[in-house]
Amino acid sequence: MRVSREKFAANRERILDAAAVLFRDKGFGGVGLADIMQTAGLTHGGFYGHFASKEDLAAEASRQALRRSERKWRQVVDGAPDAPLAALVDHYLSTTQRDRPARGCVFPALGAEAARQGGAVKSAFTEGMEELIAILTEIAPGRTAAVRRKRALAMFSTMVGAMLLARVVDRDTLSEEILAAAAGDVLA
Amino acid sequence: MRVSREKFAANRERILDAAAVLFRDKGFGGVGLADIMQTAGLTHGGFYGHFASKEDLAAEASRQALRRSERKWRQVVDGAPDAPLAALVDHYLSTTQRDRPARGCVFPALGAEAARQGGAVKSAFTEGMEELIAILTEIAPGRTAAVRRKRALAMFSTMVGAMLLARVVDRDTLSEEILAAAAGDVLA
DNA sequence: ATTATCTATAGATCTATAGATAATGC
DNA sequence: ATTATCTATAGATCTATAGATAATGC
Repeated sequence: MRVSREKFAANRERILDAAAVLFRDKGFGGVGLADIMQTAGLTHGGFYGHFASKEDLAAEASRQALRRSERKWRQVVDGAPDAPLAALVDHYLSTTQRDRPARGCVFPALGAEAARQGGAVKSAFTEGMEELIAILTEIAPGRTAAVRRKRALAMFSTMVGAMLLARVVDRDTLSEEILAAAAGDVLA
Repeated sequence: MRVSREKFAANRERILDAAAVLFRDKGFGGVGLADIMQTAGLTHGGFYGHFASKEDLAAEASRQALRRSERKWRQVVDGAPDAPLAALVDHYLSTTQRDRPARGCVFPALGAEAARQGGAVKSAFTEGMEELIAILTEIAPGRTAAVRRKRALAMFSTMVGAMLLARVVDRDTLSEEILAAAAGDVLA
């Protein structure tokens, strides 16, 4: 059944969105293409009209999620001109983010698995990370750009690690303790 | 072919060791039981004489890897009485660790996937983390135990996040920049 | 503990077709 | 407006793999 050019492009976006959500929720290996296509409102068979392989989709969906994160970060930073770093850290290290990985940052959710994927996925993560680091470098404390970038890399490491740990731990008080300690450390 | 009690126990250890290595290398979902059993020098079918399910193995192998990490940490810390924190951070945030995930810390390698597993796996990670945090709390700077623990949680977040990011990035200079920035930050 | 087997699932491929797009004709 | 062509999708199917179970043997 053929669909219009516009519908085709819209379908591709729906597949990407469904994949970006499901991958973050269950991991790249934890979801099947049939699941993703069904979530997108299509059938399994149509997949290969849009993407060459599951790994191809993984790379594109990662790019999509990273673009969204970057946009969100800019929005949060621009919304708090007097304390952009505090706003961003509070946003990132919140229990809301912790409890909704499907909508959150790909690094704590998929970073380890991405490191085991092929070049296209790793490249998407690398480029996406540089964009986020660029934003952090702008708002990090420090006199020189080099100092701020170094600080940005350390801060991002702390944020990603804290979110990962806050999610794996099975005791809520400990989980919140991690988020608070990390936020306090980054903003110190 | 029946084996002695000692051989049975030794086989179990071999399965655990193989699993601990392969899981960290390829993820829980990325390895099959047949692979693990073959690496342990046994056949697929024998698996269920030792463990109730793959998830059961995942929990036990995680505990095993965490015990090993704890022992290694104590060893590194005890080996540098004058600068235990620097020794531990240098050990953890090294390119050697980065390039050998199969032998390294389970948190950057399996944390995200562990967060999606059942209770036994999450519990293993939680208890293992508390042990590592206890060590870090001993050697963290700070006057009170509460301050040191908070510092320990933030430091561990930074270390875990940095290792994850250093592994996913596909440019070596950036990867080492991350490790250096994180180490500098933790030891500052 | 080995070997064989079962069952389910997943990525990928194939075929037919609905329906959009392009070419043709009035 | 008609006709021809093209193609995205549905649905079926293929092949490989994986977790799990059963039968066998020492």
